[in-house]
Amino acid sequence: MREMATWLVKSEPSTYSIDDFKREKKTLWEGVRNYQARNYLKEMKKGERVLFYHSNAKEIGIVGVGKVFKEAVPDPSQFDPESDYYDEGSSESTPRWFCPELQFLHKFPRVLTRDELSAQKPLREMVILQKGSRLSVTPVSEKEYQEICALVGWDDT
DNA sequence: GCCAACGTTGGC
DNA sequence: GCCAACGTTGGC
Repeated sequence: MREMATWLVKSEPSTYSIDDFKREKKTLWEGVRNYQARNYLKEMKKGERVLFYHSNAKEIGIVGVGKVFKEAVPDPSQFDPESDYYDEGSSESTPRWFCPELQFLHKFPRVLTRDELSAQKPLREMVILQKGSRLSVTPVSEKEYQEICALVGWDDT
């Protein structure tokens, strides 16, 4: 068994924000329609940490943290013709898209902005910070996670 | 609003 | 299987 992983999920706050997450406590991470991101979603294990990132926002950056509450199941929105995420090429017998359920843990007291993150040497390799990175789900290394916790004063115990 | 980067589609 | 065209993402 591999070690506990840490992940980062990206969301536009106009679609789903950290405040929505905080209010709902738990959320099914539906609507990811990219194969690499899908594979990461399927790798997520219960209890693993998930950093929450706001993209396309006034303040772009990491805004909080949650954890994997339930491992990935077939994404129900792919079967719903009314949904924006409907995929007519998928079927219940051979689902194409999967989503875990995430649980809210903590909203950071401030946004760890992209500029601030980019200025940190230990975060130089962070996937989300790479130019042109569009993946909405990415792995975060232990070193990166520790650095982020230290930056924002989040005591992960 | 612009546009570079990227993923997907579809003709061949 | 290649690759041009197209649509989308997301930082600026």
